[in-house]
Amino acid sequence: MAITRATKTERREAILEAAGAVFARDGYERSRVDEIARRARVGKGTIYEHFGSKENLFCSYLSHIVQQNTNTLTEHARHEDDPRKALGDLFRGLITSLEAMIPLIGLYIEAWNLASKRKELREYVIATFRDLYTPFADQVAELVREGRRRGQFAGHRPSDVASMMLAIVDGLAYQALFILDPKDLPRMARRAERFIFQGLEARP
Amino acid sequence: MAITRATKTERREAILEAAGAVFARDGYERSRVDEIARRARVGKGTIYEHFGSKENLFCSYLSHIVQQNTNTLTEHARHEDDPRKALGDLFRGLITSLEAMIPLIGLYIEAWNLASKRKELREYVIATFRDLYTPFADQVAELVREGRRRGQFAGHRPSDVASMMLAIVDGLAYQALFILDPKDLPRMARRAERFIFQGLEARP
Amino acid sequence: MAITRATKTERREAILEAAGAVFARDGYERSRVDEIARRARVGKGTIYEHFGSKENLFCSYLSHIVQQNTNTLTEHARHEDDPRKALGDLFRGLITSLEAMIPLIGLYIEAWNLASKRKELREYVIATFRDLYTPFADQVAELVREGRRRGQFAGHRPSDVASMMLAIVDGLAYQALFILDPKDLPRMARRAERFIFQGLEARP
Amino acid sequence: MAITRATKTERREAILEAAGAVFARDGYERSRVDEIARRARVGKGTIYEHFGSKENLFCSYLSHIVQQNTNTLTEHARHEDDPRKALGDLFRGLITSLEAMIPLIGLYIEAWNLASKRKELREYVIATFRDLYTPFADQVAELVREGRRRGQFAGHRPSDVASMMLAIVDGLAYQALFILDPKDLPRMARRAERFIFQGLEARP
DNA sequence: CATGAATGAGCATTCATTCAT
DNA sequence: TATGAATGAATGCTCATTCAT
Repeated sequence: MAITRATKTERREAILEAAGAVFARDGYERSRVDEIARRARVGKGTIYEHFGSKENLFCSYLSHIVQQNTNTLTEHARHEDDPRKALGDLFRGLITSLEAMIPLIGLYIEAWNLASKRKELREYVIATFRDLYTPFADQVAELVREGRRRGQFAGHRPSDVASMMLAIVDGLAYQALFILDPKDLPRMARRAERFIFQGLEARP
Repeated sequence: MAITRATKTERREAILEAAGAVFARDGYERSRVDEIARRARVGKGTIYEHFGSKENLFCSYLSHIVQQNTNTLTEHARHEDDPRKALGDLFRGLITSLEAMIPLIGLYIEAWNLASKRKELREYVIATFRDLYTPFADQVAELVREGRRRGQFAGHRPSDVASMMLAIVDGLAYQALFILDPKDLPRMARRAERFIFQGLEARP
Repeated sequence: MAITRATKTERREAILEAAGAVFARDGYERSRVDEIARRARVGKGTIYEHFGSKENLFCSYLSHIVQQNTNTLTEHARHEDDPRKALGDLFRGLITSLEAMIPLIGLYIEAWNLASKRKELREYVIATFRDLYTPFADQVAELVREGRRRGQFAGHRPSDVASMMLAIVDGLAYQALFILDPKDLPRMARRAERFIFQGLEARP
Repeated sequence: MAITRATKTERREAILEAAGAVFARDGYERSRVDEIARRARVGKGTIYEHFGSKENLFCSYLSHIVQQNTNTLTEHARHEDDPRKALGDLFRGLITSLEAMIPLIGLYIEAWNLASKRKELREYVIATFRDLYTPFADQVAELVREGRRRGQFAGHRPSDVASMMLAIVDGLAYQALFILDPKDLPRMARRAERFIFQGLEARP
């Protein structure tokens, strides 16, 4: 029984993992349920047993990676007391996970495309993204507020700082997808960090 | 004859316009050649006469908008002598065209997905993007260099500044797609501009 | 053990009953083994344990209802001595059970369709129908023969009378399925009975 | 152009004919669109071009045969002045077309099964059947009325006579499907005719 | 040249059946 | 013996592409 339950979860995981590989490589539309099944070493029916439809599998996968991402994003700043340093850690953490995020950028967009066609998905996808963004934005806002209290940062609206940080990281990820040479990424990241903090410390 | 040739060009334009509307709304995969033909008020065969395949139509459409975009991007700074102000105009121009760019973000990603499946498209899409990015980056670099000469800007690598500006704009467009309230966009844009210039003017 | 065996029979009955409800409502092809199992409150595997296949379950169900039908049909005339009256009872009994027969009409046809695709079922289905028809026809024939002996009926071939009676009842059931208003059924039945006996009593 | 239009109609006809053969042999559910296409010597897509769905093809086919049947049923009595004889012709015509009707019996039932699952089909199928039945019933009713005026028939309700005639024919068709030896059909038909007219001429 | 009916490869999904527990 | 998760063959339908007119 215990074995069965473990196997069931394992199967679910295997499917999600295979789905992730295929979705990330081919995009939602070009991905084939057949191939996901083959990669997960399960029958095609098993996918439908667990997820009901390709669309639903995609959504489950989205939630899955969003959860992973969220955990990754917010844990970087956990162990630092100085807000300046904590924010730096957070940003560098963001940059570190950037490489892993690159293929996801396309998936988020695909999710959005899909959502705009199917009303019933719209709410779900929006909520998922908000779940990804909000904890990160909250954490940044808290650090900025603390930094201002300590006189480290000038008076920028904390939510704007969060937006800007994320915009820069997303923008770099987007550039990395197309034109940026991967080996230039670390330098760009350091430069971006300096940009951010110069902006933060200057009077707005 | 002259009329026929004009008609031919007009037909091509009509198809590209229809393709743009449909591709931008539905994405490449979900778009139907049938619908593009209907919108362009031509027969389906005519599209194949002009473009050979759906894929090729998409590429032609990409080149088309990239050309339009390039023109738009670079003309904003044309009439200003002061590099500081010219760069400001350029950035605000970028932001102004941001709303129009939002649906294209997804298309660029789709183009990239497509390119990663079809080797023969890869070079083409990369070149197209480079064509979009390079003139803009060159212009920014030139302005930064001129600004440094005049002592307005600190010593940032000009190409990095271009990257950063584009990253911020792309990142905001990306956020606008998902989470940013459209009415917050102008404020974010002003904030972004200040960030950029504070960074530019500070010692790197 | 005794309990187990009773349970086994009970399970069989429960499955047949559930199968009957689903087959009668949806037809053979549209019926799902899953739903039959759920209705019978047994696992899907149990159905295969007991009946081996969906097809076989259907056949078993057919035999089941044919047996029930046969009993119903022939018992109506049991307790009447006068052949004229006995035949009337029989016919009215037929009509009474007509409402219950209506959904079965479709199933008989489905059975026939099935039989024409699978050679190995053909004999079985034919035999089953013969088993349904023959006892009834025999009983009618016997009553007609007795009636002629007593001078009540003119010289129709007894088997033809049985055919005609069944044809009328089947035909009415068929009409009831599609076009006949159910509330017209009793009047039609009385009319049919008079038709039958006028025919029976007239010289052929 | 004229040729094209002819070809288009011909294709439609070919598909309907093939559909008829397959539906009549296998029933709706077991019929494969693939096979219908192969038989009609058209591509599968052509069927969807013309009929939109398998379900719709089935409905179109139903209308088609109902129309044919209607024409067949009512034309038998056209050229006879004496109501008694006209009714006889009509009945014999019915019997003559009975052999052709036998496979259709199953299809009507399938149509009904289908209709009871899909609300949007229900009205359509009911209307179709009414269209088949009504002209025939009207004609019989008219002949019965005329016959009563001439004193040939006793006072049966004309619509009941139509019901009874059709019930007998349907019932025989149904029996022919399962148990009646086809070579007994003509004798049964003559017997049925005599039954009908004895009933008609007798006081109800 | 333009057209749009015809095509059929390709795909998501279903469901009878199996078999490990 | 009973179960129900896993399976994959089978099927309806789509849509890019072709080609006769």
